[in-house]
Order: sequence, then C-alpha cells, then structure tokens
Amino acid sequence: MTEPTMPKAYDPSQVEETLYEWWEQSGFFRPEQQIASGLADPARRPFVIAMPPPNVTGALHLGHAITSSVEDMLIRYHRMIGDPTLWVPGTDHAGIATQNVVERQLEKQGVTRHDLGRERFVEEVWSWKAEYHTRISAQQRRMGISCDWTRERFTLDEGLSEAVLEAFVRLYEEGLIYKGNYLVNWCPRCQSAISDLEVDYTEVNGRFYTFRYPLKEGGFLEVSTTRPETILGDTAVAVHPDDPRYQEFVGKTALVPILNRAIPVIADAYVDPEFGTGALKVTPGHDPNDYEIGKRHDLTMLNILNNDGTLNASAGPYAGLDRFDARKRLWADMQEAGLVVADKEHAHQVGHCQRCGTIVEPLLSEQWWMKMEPLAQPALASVANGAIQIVPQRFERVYNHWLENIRDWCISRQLWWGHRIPVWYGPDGAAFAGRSESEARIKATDHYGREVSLIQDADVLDTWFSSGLWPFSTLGWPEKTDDLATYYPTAVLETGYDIIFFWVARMIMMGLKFTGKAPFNVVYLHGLVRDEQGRKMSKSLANVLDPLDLIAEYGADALRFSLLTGGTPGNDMKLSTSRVEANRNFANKIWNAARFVVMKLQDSELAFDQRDPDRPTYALPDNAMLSLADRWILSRYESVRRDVSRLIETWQLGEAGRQLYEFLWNEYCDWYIEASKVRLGDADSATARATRQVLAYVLEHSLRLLHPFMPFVTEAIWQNLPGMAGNARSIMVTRWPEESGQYDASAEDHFGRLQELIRGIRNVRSEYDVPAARRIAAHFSAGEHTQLIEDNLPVMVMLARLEPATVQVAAELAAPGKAATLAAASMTVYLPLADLVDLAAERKRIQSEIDNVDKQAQRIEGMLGNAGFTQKAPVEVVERERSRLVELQARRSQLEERLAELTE
RNA sequence: GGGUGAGUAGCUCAGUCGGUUAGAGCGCACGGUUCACAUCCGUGAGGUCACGGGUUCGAGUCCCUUCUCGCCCA
Repeated sequence: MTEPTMPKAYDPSQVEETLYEWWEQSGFFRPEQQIASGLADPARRPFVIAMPPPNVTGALHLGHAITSSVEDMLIRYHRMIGDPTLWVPGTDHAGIATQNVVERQLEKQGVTRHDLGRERFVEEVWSWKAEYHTRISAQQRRMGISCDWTRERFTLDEGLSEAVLEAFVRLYEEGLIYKGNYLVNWCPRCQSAISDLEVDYTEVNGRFYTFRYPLKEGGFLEVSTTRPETILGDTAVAVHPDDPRYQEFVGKTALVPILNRAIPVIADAYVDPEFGTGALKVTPGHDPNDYEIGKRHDLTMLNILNNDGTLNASAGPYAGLDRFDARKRLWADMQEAGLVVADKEHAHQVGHCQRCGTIVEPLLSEQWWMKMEPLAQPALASVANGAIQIVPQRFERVYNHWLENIRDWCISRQLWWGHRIPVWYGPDGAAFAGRSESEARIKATDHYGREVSLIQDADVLDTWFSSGLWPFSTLGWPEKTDDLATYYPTAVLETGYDIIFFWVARMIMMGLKFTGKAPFNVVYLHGLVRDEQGRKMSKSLANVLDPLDLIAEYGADALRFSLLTGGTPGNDMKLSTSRVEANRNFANKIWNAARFVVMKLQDSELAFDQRDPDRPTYALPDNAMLSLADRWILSRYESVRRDVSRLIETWQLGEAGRQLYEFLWNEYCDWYIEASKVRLGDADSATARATRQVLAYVLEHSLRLLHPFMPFVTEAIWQNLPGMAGNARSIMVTRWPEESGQYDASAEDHFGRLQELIRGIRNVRSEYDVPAARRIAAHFSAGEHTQLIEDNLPVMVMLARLEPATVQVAAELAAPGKAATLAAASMTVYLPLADLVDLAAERKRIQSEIDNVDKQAQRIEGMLGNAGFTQKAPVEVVERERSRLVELQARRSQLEERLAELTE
C-alpha cells in the first residue's frame, strides 16, 4: 500500500480559500455555466434567491452567517438537482445607519458633516462603502457562498437608482406618493424623520408631573404630564364629556403657564377619567394622540421645537434651550409661580431612535408619504391564496396583522446619503416629479408655459424604499432584460423574522405593484443568533462572535453546519463554541474515514458507473458479492438519502443535517468501516474488491448529500477520491443522488441483530473489566439465527474481540461453567470468563436483566390485553408489539434457565 | 392590553402522520497505543418531557387552564 496523500488531520485553513477561488473562477456559480455543462436543465424553472443585501455599515456578524449558510445550502442543493440556479448577491447603502457611522467617525476628528458640506460628505461615505463592501464580500467568500458575483448589485448603483426613480415617479403619478405636514417621529440627533418601524420603545424611569392649569375665569384644573416642556405647546385642556367633576369647566379658557396663552377647555371621549387627574393637556404638535384630538376639535397645531431638539420662538422665554433643560427650567419657574402640585417617579415607555438611541420627538413636519392600504390588499391576498408560502407558517399571522393595520409610510429622510427624492420645485413651490431633471423640466415648462429655474428636493428616500424593489431591480427592472424574463419571480426569500415588516412585506407589495407578480413563492424565516446567555449579540455587550474568528479556528464548514443544525426555523439559537468544535470534529471524522477508504482504494482496480459520462461514480458489485454488512450499509444509505431529500424539500434543513451526521459517524464509520476491515484483509480477493466498491460508493454518495451543508470538506475529500476529480470536476456540480434501489429490510434486521450481540458482549466485557486487548471465548446458542452467526462470525470476532479458536456456534448449546450470559436478539451467548466471573455477581446481573425484561413485557401485555388497543390500533402496530412480546418472553426464559443453573 | 414562541438529561438543543424502553453534542464516570481518526475508540450514569385537567386504545407530540422566561405589536 502506498503512503496516503491525505494528511492525518483535516485542516480547513489549508484548503478552503483555494477551493473557493477555483469554484468561483470555474464559473460554477453561474447558471449559464450550469446549463452549458449539462448539469442544469434549461427547461426547468430556475431556482433563484435574491440575497438579503447586508448593510455597508460594517463587518458581518453571525446573523449574516446564518443567512449565508441557509441560502448556500439551498442553492447548492438545487444546483445539484438540476435546476438552473442563480443567487444574486449585493449590498445595501443603509442610508441612516451608514450616514451615522461615518458621522461618528468624523466626529472623532472633530468634524461634522456640515463642516464638509453635502458633496464632500457623500464622498466620504462612498469611500467608507468601498472599504466595507470589500470586507463584506471577502467574509462571504470565506463562508463559501456560491452566489453569482458577476451579478452583484448595490442599492445605490446606477441600475438600481433607475429602478427607484421609476418606482417613485409611477407611484407619484398615481397619487400613491404625496407630500404632507403631519406628525412624524423625529430624531433630533440624526435630524431626520424616521418611520414608525425605526422607533424602539424602551422603558425609562421618568417622572410624573402634576400641576395646576390656571383658568381665565378663575380657579384651576389639575393636570399631569411626563413631558412638562410640551406645556409650552399646549393648545387645549381636555376632559371626558361624561366626567361629572369637570362638566362646568368645559368651554372655559385655560392659560398656559408662564406664557399666559389662552386655550380652550374641551370635552373629548379620548380622555381616560381614571388616569391621573382625569384632565389632559393637549399638545397636538408633539403627541400622536393629542394630534388626533386636535384634528377633531380644529385646534391650533403648535410646533415648539427646532430640528435639533432645542425650543423655538413659540416657547417664549425658553427659546434656544435644549428640550430637557427647558423641562427643568420651566418646572422650576412653575414651582415659583405656585403651580406645582407634585412630581413623582414614573416608569414609562419612551421611543428611541433605532440607529442612534436618541429619544425621539413627535414633530409636525412636511414629509413625503406613501399610501399603503391599496398595496397591502394584494399583498395579503398573495399569502392568503398560497401564491406565497411563509415558513414557518405561524408568521403569516404576524404578517397579516401588520398589513391589516398598516399606516402610511413616511418615505423621506433628511439625510445626505441615499436616493435623492426625484422632485423639483418651481419658483412658487409647485412640485414636478421626474425620472430625471430634464423630465421634470419638461413638466414644469408645460405647467408654467415658460422655462423656470428648478430646485430639487433636498431629502432622500428611506433605504427600505430601494430594498423593496430588490428582487426585480437586481435583475434589471425597469428595463425588460433577459435576466428579468428568465429569473423573475425568484423562488425563495430567506431572511430573519425580524425584518418581516421592514423588508419582506414591502418587497411583496412593491413586487406585486410593479411586476404584477409575487416576487418569490416562499419566505423562509430563520431565527436570530444569540449568545450563550440568550442575549442578542451587540457591540455594547461585547458578546459578538465574529464569524471570521470562528472560521479561522474551526473552519467554515463547522460554522455552517452548526448554524444549520443548531436549531429550527423561526426559533432563535444560542450558538456555543463547543458545538462548533464538535462539528469541526465531525469534518475531521469524515476526512479520516475518507482517508481510510482512499488508502484501501489506491492500488486497486475500480469499477465505475459511467451512465452519466460527465459525472462518473463508483459502480456497485453484483448482489451475489455483497456481504450482510454491505447490504446493510447500502440499505441505511438509501434510507438516509430518502429522508434527507424529503427533509430538505419540507424545509427541515437542520434535521436533514443531523441525519447525515448520525449516519456518517454512527453507522458508516463506527460499524461499516470496522466491519469492512474483515473482508479487506486479502486485498486481491473478490470479496475485498466488492467491499472496496461499497466503501467507495457509499462514501461518494454520502459526500454529495453532505455537500450543501459542508461544501469545503466534501470537496477536499472528493478531490482525493480515485477517479472522481479528474478533468477539473467538482463535487459541487455533481448530481444529487437518486433512488439507489438498495433498501433492504432483512439486511437491516439481520445486521441489527449482530449489532445487538456485539454491544451486549462489549457491555459484559466492560462490566467484568475485561482488558480491551484480551480476546475472549464465546458460545453462541443461536437457534434460528445459527446460519446468520456462522456466516458473519469474522465480523463478530473482530468487533467483539473474540478468540476465534474458542468460539462455538450451534442452534442449542449447553452453558459452560463459570460463564457470563447474554440474552439478546433472540439468541443466548455464553462468555466463559472463568477467572473473572463471580457467580453471585452474575446471578445479580441476570436478575436485574430479568426485572428489566419483565417491566417491558408487562407493559406490552397490558397493551395487548386492552381490547381498545387490539381493535383500534393499526394492525402493524399491534403486530409489532406481539412479536416484541414473543422475543421478550423467549429472552426471559433463557435468562430464567440460566439463573436456575447458577443457583443449583 | 393584544399576539406569539419557548419551558425535554448538569449545559445547548433535536424529536413535523400521536405508536418500541424519549435522542444527540458537550460535560461527567470507568476502560482503552484494536492496521482512518486522541479533533479518537468502547462502556456507562443521568429525564415525573414546566404544572393541572381533557381528548384518545395510546400524548413529549392534539385541546383547555395556570406558572415562568423571551420576542413582536399597540
């Protein structure tokens, strides 16, 4: 035998990057190449995923790693089953988030974006983008993802910007986009409006301030608030119309403290008489509920804030103060004026900017809005009628609830980084939307009857506006490209459940609106990766595991496999490094199994199955040449192949991976390879030849099943398999294994009996502390299985470490003296361990066995004695219990017999 | 307040037609230079499947109640 070419331990860092470069350069990621090579059938519907574009804010984290793992697994599987497969990668400009990180970076140098000006600031962001984009795609390559990099897109690149313009103008022209002065969530730090979804509500320990609202007519009303500074913006005081305490006050006039502005006392059913004093100060300009009251009563909408969170001229003497300073100052002044009643601690929910954490202010502001209701209806319908399937299904309710209660979307942002709103204003403020300035100019000229100067709207669009177009904009929309015709709609949208509203729902709405088709047929939602304590990973907690660190230590396959098998769809996952380590060990295990097989195959003639000449594999020997172990492993392989395919098709990816793990380790390695050694002894024999073929066949086919889960190690091994790798072939473009016809129930039953006996003997050896090196005698009283034992004696001898010269096999054998007894698999085995067996201990051992058997037998007797069970349970279940009972009874009598002998 | 997920071995998790004595990895105990692998091999201990009720011949699995923790929405 020649020296193995495979190193003793699998070292991912030695192979992963080289393999990836080779894959990418070979064009395997491109559907055109898959079709040209005959792997993909162009008549089949393409399998397409639009990758959720990572933000260019920074480096990737484990959330991206799980996305990569799941999507690459699906992509590789579909490529192997012959679908033309396309995975479109890309990145998102992430307007507010990216602008913030760049601003923070500038801040360190003492520079603000205003110092730089819009143009230079945007240049800064582009260079940030360039750096992080490079980093991100390098990380993704390290994960091994097989996306088509030649089709990579960025939300701000030319084509996608065109899509944004097209979408905006069409929606505008249809009246679905409008401009209006409404209450928005305003972040004073970002100095931008943000959407409802971008506000995080967290509990804050604030105070509950109660004070007197003086009345012009004399007297006062007691009112409470959590935000005293908003008193300066009050335009009414409201009470409940049925509240007897306040009937007389309705219609009177209150005076705003300090400012002495006169405001009406009104009655509105929104007021909760039970809460606080039962009288409510109304600030329509700075509170959403008050805003509604204001509309109902036609109240003045007063804005007291500047965009940076300081108070404006409407705040009188407090103008120029920060909102929180103003709160203190005003309260102190009110105290002096004798208006203060009480203030106490009060925990309440306060909105914070998702991106920078600043407390958000409701603020009246002129913004662009998108009408959502007309778009939501078709989006609801597409899920309801099954055009889109959400996995796991329970998220449908979340999706439905949001869409059924949808509100108009504030799409403008007062940022510099993003898609500039394609609206130009004439001298009188009239607005003209256009795909370009010249298009707007034509409209303007038409409107005014002459050329006028135009000024473009300064704002940009919410990032999610462009993300909403992603599945089709990346394929060329609004142009009628070949890619769009071929690859749209996409097949699966795979992402975390945390962005159902932000992204998934909006893509569905936009997709239906602009293409008339659901942008994908399946939404597969994975859970969030948390740390070992179950906390969300965040920079501030310093609990972030960097995927690259894990890859460097354990290999990309180990990380991928951990993320795929560590949980179930839609449920969060705590990732522990010990799990990643275990999966690195798994990769090493298969590597070593392959190393063994390759060493055995190296100098041998091998038979190949050439039915697909471009993708040869190992042939199976004639059935007549197969041993029991061969038939068993082939049958087990076939069962696993079926299960894995079924599980993947039903989105149970983790379970599929776990099955492969158990099969390869606990069956192929632990049992089949060990058993095969018996028949490999005489390397030139026909039996050795047959065994080598089976070893190779099962390994090669199993590697293909495992490839989508662990692409690197499977490829690294496959390249070492004799006869596979030549001709620049890769396992990633082999075919997914089809039905082998090798399922064999009787082989599984028979080999299972051998396993049971071997385990039993090992157990006895362990209980009696038989040294591992010592070969022992065994007498098999095998009854109807005599032939089975005789035929497979070499396997028994090897795996149970028996001394062949002292082994006896017969249908009936008397017990030798001083022997340990084993009753299993409808057989009795005597192990004459004269020097080690203590009769008293052996009696005790057998008695406890009997007790155990009795317990089981009683349970089954109970079942079978129950008429309900025998009448209603399926026949095969009843039959199974019957035969189980028969075996137990036989076993019991064997043990009883033996116990009696030992007691004599 | 509404919705939703989780609670299974010391830890992290599987268990998707309801049907053997509920599984895995890690950890633990004992024993191992068995011709691929100590990133390993063999054996073992360890569970009232949160609690209470119900449906069923049969429930970790289906239904209801309660408790604990989490998340989403308001």
